[in-house]
Amino acid sequence: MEKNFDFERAEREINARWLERETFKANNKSDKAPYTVIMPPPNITARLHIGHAFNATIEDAIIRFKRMQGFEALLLPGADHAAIATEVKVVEELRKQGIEKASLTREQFSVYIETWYQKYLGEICEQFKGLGLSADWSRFSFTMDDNNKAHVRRAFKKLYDEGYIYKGTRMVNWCPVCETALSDAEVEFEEMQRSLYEIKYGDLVVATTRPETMFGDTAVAVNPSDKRYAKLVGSFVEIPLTNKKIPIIADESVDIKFGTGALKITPAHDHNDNAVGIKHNLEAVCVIDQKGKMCGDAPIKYHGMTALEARKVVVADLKAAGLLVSVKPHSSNVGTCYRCHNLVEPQISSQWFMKMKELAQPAIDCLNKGLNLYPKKFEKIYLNWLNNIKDWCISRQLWSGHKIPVFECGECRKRFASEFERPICSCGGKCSQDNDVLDTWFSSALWPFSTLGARGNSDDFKKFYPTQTMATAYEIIFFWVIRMVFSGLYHTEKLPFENVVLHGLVRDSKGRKMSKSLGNGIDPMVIIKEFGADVLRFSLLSGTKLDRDPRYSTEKAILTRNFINKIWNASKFIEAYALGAEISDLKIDFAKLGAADKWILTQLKKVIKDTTARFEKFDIGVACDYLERFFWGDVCDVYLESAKVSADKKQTARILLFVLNNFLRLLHPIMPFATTTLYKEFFDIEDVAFEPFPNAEEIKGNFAKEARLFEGYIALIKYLRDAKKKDNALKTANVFSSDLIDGANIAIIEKLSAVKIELEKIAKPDAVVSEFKILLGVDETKKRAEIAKKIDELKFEIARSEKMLANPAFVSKAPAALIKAEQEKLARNESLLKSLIN
RNA sequence: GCGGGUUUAGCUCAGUUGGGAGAGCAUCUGCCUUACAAGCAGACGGUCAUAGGUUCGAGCCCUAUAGCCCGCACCA
Repeated sequence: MEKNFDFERAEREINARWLERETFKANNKSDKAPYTVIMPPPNITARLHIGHAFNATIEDAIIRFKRMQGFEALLLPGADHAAIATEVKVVEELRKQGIEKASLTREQFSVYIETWYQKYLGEICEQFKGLGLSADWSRFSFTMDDNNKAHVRRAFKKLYDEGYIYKGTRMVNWCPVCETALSDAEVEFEEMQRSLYEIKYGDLVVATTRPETMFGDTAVAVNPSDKRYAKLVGSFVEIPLTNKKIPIIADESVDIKFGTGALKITPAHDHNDNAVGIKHNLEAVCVIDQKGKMCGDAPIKYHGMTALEARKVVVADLKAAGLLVSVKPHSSNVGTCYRCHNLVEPQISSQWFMKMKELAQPAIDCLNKGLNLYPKKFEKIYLNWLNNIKDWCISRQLWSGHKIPVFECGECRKRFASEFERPICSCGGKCSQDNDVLDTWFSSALWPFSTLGARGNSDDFKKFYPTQTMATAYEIIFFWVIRMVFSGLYHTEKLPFENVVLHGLVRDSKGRKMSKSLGNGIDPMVIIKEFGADVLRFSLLSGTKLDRDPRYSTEKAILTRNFINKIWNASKFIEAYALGAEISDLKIDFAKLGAADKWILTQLKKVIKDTTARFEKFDIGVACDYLERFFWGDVCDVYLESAKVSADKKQTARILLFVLNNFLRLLHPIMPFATTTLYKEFFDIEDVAFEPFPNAEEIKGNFAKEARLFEGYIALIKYLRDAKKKDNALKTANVFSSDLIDGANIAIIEKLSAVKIELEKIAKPDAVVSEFKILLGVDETKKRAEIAKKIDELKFEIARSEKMLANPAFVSKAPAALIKAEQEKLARNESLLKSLIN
């Protein structure tokens, strides 16, 4: 073996082989039970960031684990066209080149979009491959490929024909910069400091943060029980700076205590006002256009100004006219566009909607009846959203994305949805297609089955659908997870997956989100280049539970690099050891095991059980910690050292190989490259990926007693090491309790503690460790003090045990095993105490 | 306002059905002991946020309070 693990070469060679031989191509004709994980398609707006690497690592670990458990495993990769996000990026990019979107035709713009797709599709695949994913690249899917387009049209048509999709004119969230409607989920609220203006409307004073919208006012509302204004209800006031008269109305939604208690109603530009307007049959007067500029009934002088610009001028004009009563600072949450982060402007607009109430119900009903969320804490969030669901605005006024497949016949004017790209009307007339595109999440919602091809009838669909597990960051539970659930149920009549793993967001070492503006982001590719993919994978997963946001820093990568180095060096030792003992098989003679052997096998059984349990719960981070502690602490620090003085090196060599073999298989889902390299080196099997995951049941025998005895040795070793450190002259320790120690174990204790052990029949001890009385030859005073201390400890312990056992409530209620353990402990301590006092 | 999460060693975090608090890092002290100084060994370090309650027994269960985080709603 080489001096160090050459991760660069291992990754290059192994990856090349995997890709060339399509090692992880899933077989839809296989007899094995399927296990399918469809990867969340990253937006092709940029290169992958550490969050993608985290997500992909979790999924690859899951799918490798399941593959080793004997499933026909499919990890299906893909990418999302991300209509609005990509369009924002491309517009930005074009602007840098001096090209405005408005100067292009839709066709010209599509060319730029297409170029963008091709560039990033390639990059994203390369990055994923660099992570060592055991993905099936032959099934790579892109939301804008022909297959997905066909799925989208067909799904739309079904929903349209069955009345779940309709067109309506109503108030929507409008982004004046992206110039498109947004769904409720796409609005992010930010707390902002604004001003609350109090403005005279005739005899009334209204409070508003948006004075520029007053030209769109069609009423002033007061609370019906507000005595201050009761007699004014029904009368009219003039909108300031104009002579337009609007009525004073009474509406319960007005908060008496807020502002002046009088609320101006602008049905065209505010969600609440819109609702009031509909209730009172008020006209909606538009004064802000789709670019966010003043228009319509606003006085001409303001036309063309943005709303914010107009606000300043309007306020100045009000002040000049003596109509501005006061300006108070006011903080409030305002909606912003989740893509461009500009203020959202509510607008009345004609859009396509999906009727949600009925579709949502099955998604509510299936929770914990087929659908499991990990961790469970997201169940309430999931249900809360579904129970309060509103119709989904699915149309976007963009040029990139799936065009809405609704067509209108030029002859007979019939309007219909079609699953064909260019349908012809039943009357034979030529049709024109709706100009809008779909919300990018419409196609994402179909992802678990659209990726499996052929619109639901392929062999892939039959074999791999429904899928088993979907892992994604919890932040897109509304955008995506819920929509996949109800879409899957509606379109395929099956849940698209059994398990949803909602993992956290990767943060920096201080717990902050990684962001460009903070400059605290870590590029996964930089970590791979410097430390290797195994290091990135392990360090991303380790040290955190599933339901927490993981923290990442280069320090973690360094620690993991050290761990791999440790594994490599221990392997070198084992190789040399086995060679020296002329052993290459794993045929352990279970009839001839020493205490150390039984102990390490017990530890191995435990780590197999614990690791498997964590994998099954998708809690892989904790499994990483178990594996590291087992290998570094148990195997290297203890067993490897004891092996150096083993009395039966052939047997020990077999155990070392056996432990390494199991450990490599346990670790493989997390560190594919190092484990593949070592497994090939030691066991001549090319891909540990297809070896069975270890099973604790296969290690026969119960070694609990000897294992516990060995723990006593370890305690003794620790004590001697400490004693030696305090007194460097210490060379020999006399140990009583000779019936507990045989020659082979003495060698281990001597080797590990660097203290010579003499067995004594009757020791006059000066210290007691575990069950071992020892004589280190310290002076009488110190000896008496130590023993007196130990006697006190034992008396305390005994008193405690006696008290517990004398407690009838404890004896009657505590589990039997616990009582027995307590009794044994008491007996042990009593006998030890007796021997010390005599 | 409603709901959820979280609070354990200086830091990052484990702690599986309640049965004497753990790891790694950091700090300090020894070591090049022939797999590994990217290492080995040892030590130091915790009123498990606070206050009650249930229990024979609480880090774990219940109630309240506080800090931090998140979601939803309101937001004139």
